[in-house]
Amino acid sequence: MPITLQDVAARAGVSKSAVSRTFTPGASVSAKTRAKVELAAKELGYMPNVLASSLTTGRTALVGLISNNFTNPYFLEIFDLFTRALQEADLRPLLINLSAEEDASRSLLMLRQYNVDGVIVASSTLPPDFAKVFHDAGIPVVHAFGWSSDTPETGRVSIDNTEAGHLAATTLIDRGYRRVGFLGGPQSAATTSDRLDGFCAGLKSHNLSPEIQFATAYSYDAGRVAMARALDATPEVEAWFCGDDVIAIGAMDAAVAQGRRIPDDLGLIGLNDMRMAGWDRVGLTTIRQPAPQIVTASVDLIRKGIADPASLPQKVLLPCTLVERGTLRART
Amino acid sequence: MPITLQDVAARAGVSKSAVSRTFTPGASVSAKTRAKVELAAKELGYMPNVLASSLTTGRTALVGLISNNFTNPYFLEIFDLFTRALQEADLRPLLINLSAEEDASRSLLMLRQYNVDGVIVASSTLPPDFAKVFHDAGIPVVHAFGWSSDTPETGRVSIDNTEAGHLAATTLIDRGYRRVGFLGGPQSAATTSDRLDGFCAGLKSHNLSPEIQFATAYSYDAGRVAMARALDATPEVEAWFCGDDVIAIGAMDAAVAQGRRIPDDLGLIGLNDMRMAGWDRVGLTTIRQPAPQIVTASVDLIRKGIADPASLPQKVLLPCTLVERGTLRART
DNA sequence: GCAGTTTTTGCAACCCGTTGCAAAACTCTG
DNA sequence: CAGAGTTTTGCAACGGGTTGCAAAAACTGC
Repeated sequence: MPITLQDVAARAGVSKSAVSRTFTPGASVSAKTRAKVELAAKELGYMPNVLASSLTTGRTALVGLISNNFTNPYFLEIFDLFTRALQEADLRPLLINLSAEEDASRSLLMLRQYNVDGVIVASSTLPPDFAKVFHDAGIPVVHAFGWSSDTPETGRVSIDNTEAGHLAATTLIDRGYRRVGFLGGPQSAATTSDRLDGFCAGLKSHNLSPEIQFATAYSYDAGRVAMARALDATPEVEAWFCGDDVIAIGAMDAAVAQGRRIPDDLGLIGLNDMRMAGWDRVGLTTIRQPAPQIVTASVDLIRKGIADPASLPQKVLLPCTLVERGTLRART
Repeated sequence: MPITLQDVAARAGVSKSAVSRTFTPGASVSAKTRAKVELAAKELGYMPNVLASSLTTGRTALVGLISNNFTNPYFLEIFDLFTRALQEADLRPLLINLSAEEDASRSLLMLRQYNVDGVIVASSTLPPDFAKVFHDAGIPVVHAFGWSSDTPETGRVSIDNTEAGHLAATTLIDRGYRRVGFLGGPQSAATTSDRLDGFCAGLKSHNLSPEIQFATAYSYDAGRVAMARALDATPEVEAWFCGDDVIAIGAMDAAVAQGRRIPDDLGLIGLNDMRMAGWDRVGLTTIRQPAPQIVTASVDLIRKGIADPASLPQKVLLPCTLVERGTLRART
């Protein structure tokens, strides 16, 4: 039923090769035959079959987009950016949801079966083995928004998390907070420990050190229970640096539920600056990740990695900035 | 480099066909050869190339997942459900973001080039032509969560929007509201007009009729500006039925910004029951769509459609329920 | 142990393109 | 206009599988 190369060739009165070449950028075809072919193709509504061509070219233009952050609204923004950037680069995202742990390996196998040209991992909480599987198969991998720990030689794009932690520390100190806490995301993520390191370093120069807590996931609920626990354990802490906005919002609600007023009784600063952080009823002071730039850089890296696998082991760190809203008290 | 059928056949001392058959469910292979092949395959780490086989079978197990709702946090939940359900059904989602209008046709063409087995449209605001393109190409299409208007013969799964509107109306009346409004999503969506119809019908039996406003998108901002406008235009309205939770939250903030207290001065009821609606600082009374069921039914329908295209023109309507929180005044 | 069935197997053609190679068709010179 | 150089073209093989068909092997029952 569908029109093939053959059909077009027959109609245009040329060989299959001629048709193939007209649709291959940079191939040698005379203007005359090209015109004939294009006419015939248009008349027939021909459209080359990417999958068939992938057999010989080894390229599918498919990119695996792996994540397990489906409870963090920030990631809808991320998916929005990624899908657009990939489309822009003529790559197609094959979305893999690794939230359900069990079928992880199955999904990864699957990606290999589809001959994806590359893989983008958009999550800081996925085990490094994932990246390894692809890396070993010669498929370029880019980690965006953080990675697990010492992942193998992949591309990596994120903010400078140490710096982000440092910025949080100086901001809190600047606001006169002295007893402060760190409420991180899942402990396994390298992002979390980098942020903590920077945070501690920033405090240390003032001879301070933070209370430390971790949420079990990047979600409202996880933030809420973690903060409830933290408020019981260390009620004297005056301000918390939360490793993620959605965790911060959960934390904020936990505090309010215990009768604390924000920012009067308790300060909070998040990280990401998801759109929701700017909603009236949230108004979260936070540290902004330049998501569009991170995404652009990631797609760039994956493109380069596809073109030349040797180019890949590369790291891009981008700066982050403070966004002031209403969850820290004013400078005194 | 990668292991092929050939390699396995050679190692197992059988023909290519034998190997192919071992990996084809329902093909005729003796237990003995199967064992030999499986052993060889395991030793070599063989994995069939789906793309190559798709050439002859015409099946790719790829499903286009089309949406343009990347500003509505509800859709992160939807994507979560869809990716999992599709993975469960051994189908792979090729995610298409149609937010940027310009490249719509390009993306659709692309999906056809990839020989997707089916297409799921998860949006109520996409023009019907989209579905038509695939339908004409013989690719099964399922609309989930609403459709544009009289789309061609596709599968359709959603709540009964008329009933939802009706439920909103009776709920508001039950709470003693008499001057009520409808703040719908984009006017073009059939879901919006169905909800409005049901809403009006419900009011009519009490001789009431609503003020009517539309937001330009399913987003916080759109809800906020629409409600700001509405409050100026018709300040006397006591309660609004919003066509979507995120619109409702935007609306709520607009009202609060004008000094209205909720629910004392103004009632609001949303639709969807996204997770966020249950957050402390939101606490939105809303009508729940059974998202998991809608997704399950959609995937089911697409599977049937793939197996037998004739089965498709089908409609599944699911019931919705009221979820009470804090944005409507108590029954008087 | 033999004829008749049923199951298993391999061959070869096919799916839809791409590409190396050599022949054919052009261009350009002198 | 012959000869050299350049471009364009078609042939045929190939990529990694699937599948119809006929031959081979394995069962049946007597």
